[in-house]
Amino acid sequence: MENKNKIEESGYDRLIKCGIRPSVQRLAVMNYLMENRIHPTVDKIFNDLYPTMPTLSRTTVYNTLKLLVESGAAIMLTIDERNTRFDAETKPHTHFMCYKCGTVTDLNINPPVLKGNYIDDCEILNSELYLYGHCPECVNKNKN
Amino acid sequence: MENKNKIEESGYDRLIKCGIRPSVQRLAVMNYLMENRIHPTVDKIFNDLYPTMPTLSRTTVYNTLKLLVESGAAIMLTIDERNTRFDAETKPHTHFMCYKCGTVTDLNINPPVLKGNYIDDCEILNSELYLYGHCPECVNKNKN
DNA sequence: TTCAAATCTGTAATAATAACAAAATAATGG
DNA sequence: CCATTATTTTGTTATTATTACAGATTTGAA
Repeated sequence: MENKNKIEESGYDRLIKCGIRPSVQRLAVMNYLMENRIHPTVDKIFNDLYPTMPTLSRTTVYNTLKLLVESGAAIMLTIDERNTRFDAETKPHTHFMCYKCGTVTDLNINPPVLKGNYIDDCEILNSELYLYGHCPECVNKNKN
Repeated sequence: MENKNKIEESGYDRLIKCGIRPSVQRLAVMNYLMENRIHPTVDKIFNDLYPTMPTLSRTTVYNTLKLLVESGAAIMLTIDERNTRFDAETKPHTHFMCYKCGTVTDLNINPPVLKGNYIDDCEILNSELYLYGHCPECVNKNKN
């Protein structure tokens, strides 16, 4: 995996490659996801973009994320029961969520790559490996 | 994996083993999950139990499922973005959801067993492998 | 049998997401 | 460059899953 916190490709290039017209709003969301590998929720994205884009609508963030996922420019994670989260890294990798602080991070462990195979006659198009537990920060916090 | 559609243990025994007092409602939900390995949503469980238990409350189903998961008598799946789903099979196994019909099934492929390990200093307590694609029924439906 | 604890129930509140229609913006053809 | 059309964005409203809560019921123990 490359740099943990940033993807070395421009948001513009990613949108074009995925056949998405690069409006200001779409670029903002795409760039946000590529520069902030924190698996943000819709609310996090909206709140972080809003100060510099005061006309931005929450609906646009929803619409844009839906478009990004459908076009393969990002993936949606259901690791968090409460909110859907989004990631600009579309290559298979493993996600972890801390039960205590709720943070979602990437883990350096390869998930099984099953896309394209048939298993029990099911055609596999996508897969996600989700791990849950305690992150280093929360593990240390409880040592006292 | 044993019989695909039923778990060979009584709901009563499972509740006792997990330290849960076996009320009528809890038994009904536990038995339903053990006899119907369909990874049902809360609504599905409620609607299926309601005819034979007309005093049952949806809130009780929510409360009971929460208790079952916390006590280790069942697991919660977040494979489906829209609804949480539940499974009485608590041993690690792989889940599949069909993009077309939404059905969730078990797959005969072993997930990586990582519980108890530390990965990147994260203490792993649980893991889920979710696969997505087209189930045999929906694959065949489109062959025409 | 009585009292306290546990459980269940129904309603009301919350919060995430989707539907929709009007306004704004961008693209196209003359 | 203007007029028309298509696309995108926006804000409001609706929907739906889930949670909070308080009163009613049931259970268990003394």
